[in-house]
Amino acid sequence: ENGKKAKKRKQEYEDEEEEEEERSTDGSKWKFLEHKGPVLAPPYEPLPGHVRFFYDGKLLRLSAPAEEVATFFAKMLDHEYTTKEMFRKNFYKDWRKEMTSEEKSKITDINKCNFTEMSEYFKAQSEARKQMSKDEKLKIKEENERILQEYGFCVMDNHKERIGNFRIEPPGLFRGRGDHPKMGMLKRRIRPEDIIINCSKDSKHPKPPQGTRWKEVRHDNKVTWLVSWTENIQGSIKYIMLNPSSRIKGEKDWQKYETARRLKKCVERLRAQYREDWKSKEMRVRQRAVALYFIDKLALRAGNEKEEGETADTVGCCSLRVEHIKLYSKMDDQEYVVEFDFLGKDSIRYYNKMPVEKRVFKNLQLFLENKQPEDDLFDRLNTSILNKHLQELMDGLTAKVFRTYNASITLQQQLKELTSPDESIPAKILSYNRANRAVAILCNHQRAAPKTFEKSMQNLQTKIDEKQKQLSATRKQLKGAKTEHKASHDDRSKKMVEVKRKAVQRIEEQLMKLQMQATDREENKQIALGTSKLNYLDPRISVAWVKKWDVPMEKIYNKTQREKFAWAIDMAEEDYEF
DNA sequence: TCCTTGACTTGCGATCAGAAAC
DNA sequence: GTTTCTGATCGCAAGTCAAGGA
Repeated sequence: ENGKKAKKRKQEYEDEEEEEEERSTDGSKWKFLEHKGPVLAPPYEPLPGHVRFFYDGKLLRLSAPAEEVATFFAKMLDHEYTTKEMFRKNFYKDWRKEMTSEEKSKITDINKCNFTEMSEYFKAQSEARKQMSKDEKLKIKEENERILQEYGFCVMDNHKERIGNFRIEPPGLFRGRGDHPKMGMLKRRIRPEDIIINCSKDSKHPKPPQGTRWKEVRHDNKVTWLVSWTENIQGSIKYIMLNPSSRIKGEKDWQKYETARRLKKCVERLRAQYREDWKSKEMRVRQRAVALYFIDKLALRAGNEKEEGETADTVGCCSLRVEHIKLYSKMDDQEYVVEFDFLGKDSIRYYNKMPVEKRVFKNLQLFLENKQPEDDLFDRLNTSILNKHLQELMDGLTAKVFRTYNASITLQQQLKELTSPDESIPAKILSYNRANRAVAILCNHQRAAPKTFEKSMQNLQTKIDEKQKQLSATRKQLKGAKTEHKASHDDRSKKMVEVKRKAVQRIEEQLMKLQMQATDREENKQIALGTSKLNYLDPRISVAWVKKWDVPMEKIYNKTQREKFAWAIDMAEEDYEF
């Protein structure tokens, strides 16, 4: 019965797709698109006169442009960033460009600049904001809501859709991740003249602010963005696009998982293939095969080349260098161990030791021959070569599909393995989180341990201890009630026993729930679950699991997540198989 | 074939707002 | 009512990958 219903629902969903399918055949993403344009960053408000800047101990009044950039620095004064040489150097260089010639001649050493009054002023401001009355806070909230209603939605074809980021990024200082050569540089203010609007011809076009004009208004329905501008740090393009709950994002997401499911069907064939290729006469084929093995087995990212000096030095699979791996023919009781140690996306460290097959090991030794530490491990390979190869093996296959596939299949397996039918709901949720955690570990999704981790752990432990005490007290009472009932055999005492029995049971449940929470939190100290949940795990697996075990959906997905995964919640029944 | 550009996804930390504790 | 804590949301940087031009 359920299966039938699911099929019917799925069919309906697909029918609906088909109705609007015509758009995708020619690559067009929409027919009609209307929106109000972006919300620009608020103009700069000069500091009040009493907030002073000192240079070399002497008061110096800055021109508005120089002052604005100085406030960006002042706002970050408490951050470690501002102590870094590179950050200070880049900031100072860009700041000078905003100074008048007089300022330039006076200010010659950033170390003689004193931003503390500015910094104190901003701290006081944010303190004051916290202290605002309820009414004032409400007013701000209402104003935000109004802006959201006006600018936060667009009409795409026949649907009103939520826009993801409708505010233009305000000017400020660029903060890269890791050891970024451009940290501290000035991110300039984006004006209407920098902005390209994309909407349909027959829509009401967004109006630029009085006295300004857009850089361009175009009508390109081959793309999904509404607004774009070029950012000045890397020269890359930034976009305003729709919210993940939108039809256009949801469909794309669905497609992504369908591609991963197609990989599931042929992954064994591909594995056999790359194992075969380890023996190839051609170096490029061997390298490709070993790289693919890493991508499959360790869920490494593809690893595009990056322009040196433009970004932090990070790598993925294809861009691994000799210095990033170490080979041990024997380590402890294992043979042929490869040790990985490199900075990946966002300069997050990837550290792992993995025993590999002898053939892989021998290949790696070969790849390392006569190379310097800074040489590429896979010198005959790049992401473009790899992806072209993958495309030949399966339509739509690229390196990142392996991450999606391995993440989703791992979740499904782990859920099967960890969920026991008769455990309580909190225990089931712990199992779910553990399955999710296995994936996060596979994908190396880390986080800095929360600053308040130790404290919050202690708080939880205190609660557990209290609950423990409460439990033994209540147990004692139960025992007492039983004794009394044995003596008196009356109805009142019988009732009392029942009441106490229930109380014990309730407290036991509460205690267990707390203990589950503590375990979960402890295990999750340095692991970030969000990224995999949002980007790698086929939501239908979770939906099916929730339905199978009668776990409330909101224990697994919060409101935004339910919105994003609406398509899956609608589509999957408890028998869904990834 | 190489290099650049453009569009889109993925990723972390910061900040915010509401719930819980006091 | 006020303060503290926590999960949700935001902000925006940093990846992937395809296409187009040299």
